[in-house]
Amino acid sequence: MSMPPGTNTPSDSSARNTAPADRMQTSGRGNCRVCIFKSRCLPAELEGERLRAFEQQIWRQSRPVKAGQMLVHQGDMIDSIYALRVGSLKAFIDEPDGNERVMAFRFPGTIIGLAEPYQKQWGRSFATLEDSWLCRIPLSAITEALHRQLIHLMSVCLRREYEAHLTLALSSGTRKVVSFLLELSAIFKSLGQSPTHLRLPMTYLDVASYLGMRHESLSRTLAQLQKQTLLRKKGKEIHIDDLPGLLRLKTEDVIGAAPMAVVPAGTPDSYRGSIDTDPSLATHRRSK
Amino acid sequence: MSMPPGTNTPSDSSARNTAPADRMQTSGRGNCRVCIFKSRCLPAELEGERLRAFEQQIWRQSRPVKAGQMLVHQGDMIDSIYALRVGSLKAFIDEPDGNERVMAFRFPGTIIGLAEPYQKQWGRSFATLEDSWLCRIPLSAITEALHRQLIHLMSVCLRREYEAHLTLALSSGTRKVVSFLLELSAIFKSLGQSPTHLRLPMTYLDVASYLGMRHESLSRTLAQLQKQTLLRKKGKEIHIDDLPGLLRLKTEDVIGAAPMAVVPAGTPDSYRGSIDTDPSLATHRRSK
DNA sequence: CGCTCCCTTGACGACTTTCAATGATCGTGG
DNA sequence: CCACGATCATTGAAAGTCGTCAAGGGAGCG
Repeated sequence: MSMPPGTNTPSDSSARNTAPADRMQTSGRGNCRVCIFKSRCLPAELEGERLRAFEQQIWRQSRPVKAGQMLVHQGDMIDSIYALRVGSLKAFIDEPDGNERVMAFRFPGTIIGLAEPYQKQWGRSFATLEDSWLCRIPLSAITEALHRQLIHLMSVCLRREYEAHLTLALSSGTRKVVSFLLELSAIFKSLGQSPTHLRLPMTYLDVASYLGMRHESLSRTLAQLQKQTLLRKKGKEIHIDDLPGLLRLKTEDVIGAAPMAVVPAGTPDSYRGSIDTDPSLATHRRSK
Repeated sequence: MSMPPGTNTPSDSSARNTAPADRMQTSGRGNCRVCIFKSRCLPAELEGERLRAFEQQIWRQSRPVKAGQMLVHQGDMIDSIYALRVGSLKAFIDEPDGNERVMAFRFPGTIIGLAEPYQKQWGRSFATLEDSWLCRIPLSAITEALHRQLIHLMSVCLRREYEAHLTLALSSGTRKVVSFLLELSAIFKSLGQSPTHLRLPMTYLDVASYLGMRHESLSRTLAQLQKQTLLRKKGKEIHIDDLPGLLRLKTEDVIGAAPMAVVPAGTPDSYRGSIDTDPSLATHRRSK
């Protein structure tokens, strides 16, 4: 087993995030009907006989995966996608210099492979960060009845990527780190776990790679946040003491953004005359 | 009109990117059948009667939009998505401090709103960077027959976001800028335009916002690349002189990535015994 | 012709990376 | 059960990069 350090701290045991192995017991194997993530998964809208048929294709494909295992390799042919029920994953690619670049972290209730349907191969590698539990969903099981939900899940995934973009585009290292912590906090909260007591399943090197900074800087940043009594950390356990304070740190005086080339309204509008729909598109002007 | 400066440089007129207004003439209004982007658009797989029916819903919705117009506002209700045929857009959000953060640039042959289907409102604002031509596709026109193609387009869009993530996670400003230029170059090339003579439709402020850096730094970086004879620039016209050199700059000694917690293979594998699929998941080990 | 917005450049200061070394933790093997 | 080795985390000092503030120049539009 590879449990994180400090798991036995006596205080605050009620709201603590439970260990993967514990959480795993509560989820039936491939039984979508009783899965707490059904609404976030492909069969969300299935019922009755159709649900039963789907389950039948899936139920033997649900299984545990130990920490540190490769789920798929970048470049592998795709024959299925995955639903993460317990544990966590990292997505990463191998860069030309032989190093890795971590591109995403995934937590329970997430579908793995949303960028892949109708593509030929996996664009990124996935590896477990801790003992996990995954359902394999063969592409053949994704019938047209599931397309609507698949589209929904993909749009949610896209939006999450946009959030990540915002985090990465933040100027200072401090803000990137804070934004990351807040994101984690929100994820844990949505999973019914404590939003203030974070147990990071990934290493600081992973986080630093994800945020585009050096792990030394990450470590220093966290140390400074601790000195400011915004949080307390002990290894990979981070307790957020001042969540509003962190939010303030992230949003306060963010660096510049972009006005744009201005085309004043009221210009002789030769193009527009030819069509009569949507007569009022606002002109985009700089905010201040 | 808001044409960029320096458009009349005498040299190299053959491979030059033509002006939006010129390109616009060649594309019929809402006529998917003859649209050069049909294969990248929703009706890609439609033919015969179905294609005719789709066109009938679309053809009055195709129209020009002048530069500097807001296409949709963040928070607007969604009733349609758009296909960009000519011109360019920027996607951006308003940040708490009143500034903008540019999150993406879009070029012809792209669908706008792929993060939005089955969401209620637009997550980002879109504005034209130059005179453009757009087809409005009402959500009601997206029947189940189009779902497969929609999923494909979304997966492509997701992958492009991952590319952007890689660009943003690059350590140095130089590499971010170079990566951005190479991305632009590839886009122009895929549109049949010169991959070395780039005419940026967006301002440097937009680019800097997108890359998470200050526009002064961007300007300085470009000036330095010019001094190294990798490119020549004149305002927003950038001519790439040494494309391999830029590629080298981007990939060479990229900063660190992440090894991870190692769980050696050959550990007593209590979990695995219970299931017999996929017996060989590789263990993830650090690269060097 | 003057305004506004955009682009450029310089100098300074703050922040990050880099290089180096030490601690801490975990799994392994004795 | 303890000690060792590998990986990860932390901290310091020096060097480099980038953001900040400030000022000037240029292009387009009214």
